[in-house]
Amino acid sequence: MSDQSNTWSDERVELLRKLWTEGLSASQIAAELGGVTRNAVIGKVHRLGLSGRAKSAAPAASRPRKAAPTRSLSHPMAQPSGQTVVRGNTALAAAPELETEAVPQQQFQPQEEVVVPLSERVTIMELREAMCRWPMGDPTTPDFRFCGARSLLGMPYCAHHARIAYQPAADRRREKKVMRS
DNA sequence: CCCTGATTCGC
DNA sequence: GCGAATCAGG
Repeated sequence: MSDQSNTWSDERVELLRKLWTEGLSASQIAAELGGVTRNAVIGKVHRLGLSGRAKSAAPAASRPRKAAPTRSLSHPMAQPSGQTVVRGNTALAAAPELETEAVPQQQFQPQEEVVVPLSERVTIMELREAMCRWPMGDPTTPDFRFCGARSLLGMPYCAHHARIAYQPAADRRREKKVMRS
C-alpha cells in the first residue's frame, strides 16, 4: 500500500487513455481518477498525443454510442404516444360510475405542461450532476431528451419539475386506500 | 451561468 | 513533465 495516487502512473495513464477514448469529458475523467483537475487531464492528454477523437461521427449533437435502452425511468410522465398505458389493472375493475364525475379536468396543477426550449434539452450523454433529469418525450425514440435545466441543490429536478414530481400528495379526496395487490 | 477542449507558460 | 491560468467556443 505504498502507491501514491498522484502522478501519472502507467495504470492511471492507461485509464486515462481508455476513458478519453470512450469519449468521457476531461472533467469526468478527472473525477474518475481523483486527485487531478480537468486541466491536468487535458494537459496529459495533449502530451500523450491524444486529442479530439470521436468527433467525426458526431453531428454536433453528441451521439457517439448507440441509443441506450432507457427503460429504467418510469418516473413521471411515461406516456409514449398513441399508446394506452394501463397501470395496474382496470380491466376487471368495471368502472362503477365515475363517468359522472369530472375526470378531464385539472383544477389543481396550473401548469403541468412545461415548455422547455429544445435547445435547452439534453440527451442522456449530456446529462450531468446539477442537471434536471426530467424525461421529455418517448424513451424509445432517438429524440428522447431530458429537461437539462439547473437542478435544485440535492435534487434531481429543476425547480419547476421538482414541484410536479414532489406534489404534496394530498388533494386526493377520493380513492386513497384502495390499494390492494 | 454552466460547461467543453486548447494553449500558454512558470514551475 | 506537470498543471493552473487563460483562452475560445457552445
